[in-house]
Amino acid sequence: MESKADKIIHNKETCNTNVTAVRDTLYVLNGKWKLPMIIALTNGPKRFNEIQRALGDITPKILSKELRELELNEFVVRKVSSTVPVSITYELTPYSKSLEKVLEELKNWGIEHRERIIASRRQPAA
Amino acid sequence: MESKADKIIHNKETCNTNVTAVRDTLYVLNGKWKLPMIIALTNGPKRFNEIQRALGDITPKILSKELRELELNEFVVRKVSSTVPVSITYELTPYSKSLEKVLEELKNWGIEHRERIIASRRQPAA
DNA sequence: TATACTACTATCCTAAAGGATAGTAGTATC
DNA sequence: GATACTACTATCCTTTAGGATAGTAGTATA
Repeated sequence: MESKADKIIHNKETCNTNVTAVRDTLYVLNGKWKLPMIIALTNGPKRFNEIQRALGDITPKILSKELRELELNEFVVRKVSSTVPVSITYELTPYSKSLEKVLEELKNWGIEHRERIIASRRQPAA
Repeated sequence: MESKADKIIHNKETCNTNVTAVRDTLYVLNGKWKLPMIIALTNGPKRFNEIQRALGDITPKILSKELRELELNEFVVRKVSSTVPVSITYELTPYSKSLEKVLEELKNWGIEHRERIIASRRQPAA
């Protein structure tokens, strides 16, 4: 019988599993630019310089590196169209859609946290 | 009439709001230790050295710094019990519960991502 | 031929995160 | 009095992230 054990949510193993899974997620989303880039590309495909302009102050070295990492994780594909001259666009993959719920929750929490901070400045705790 | 504009999810302003909110969240959860610490404390209050042991390889300097940051963000309270000698415990606040959905989604995505990677190693893409 | 655009790469540098190691002040135990 | 525990702090060092600046190779335009 494991009916009691089943209810113990936070044994050591579960914790380790949770920590690993959360770290895995943050590992692929980490850094200053990946999420902004993904959000920027939700408008549709963009070229290298367009992304650079959209993000404002990212340098080409960093942009190039981040794009490669997003490609490796299959969030983005690099498409070369054989026009003359070639034009290269980056676009989100269907897999990037799997991040929707994560992004939604991160966004919601961020909004509520900010509101809470502003509220607590107006009326500091006793 | 803004019925059409209402459906445009990804205009520039919305993107900026999303980016800011997501960044706010990652800002308070960032680093190698905060989420593992929060998960470790879901078992109940722990003392300094207990947390250190639970996390395995965190140094006291880092643990101290991270605890201070978690306190500042009101995820953790430091409780001093006036026994002799005093014992100091750290425990999660009710506010830390607001992270539940975020943690859940981060965890779920991490698990699925890992499964996907393992599956793609078994059967590499054509 | 000069200028300018595209999509980058190369080199160097700074700042922040994190870790190793040692030390401190207090209490308690042997 | 020596050792050991608690809850840390202090100092130094390494690693990583990210940025500044310049350059490259190709194409196109004036």
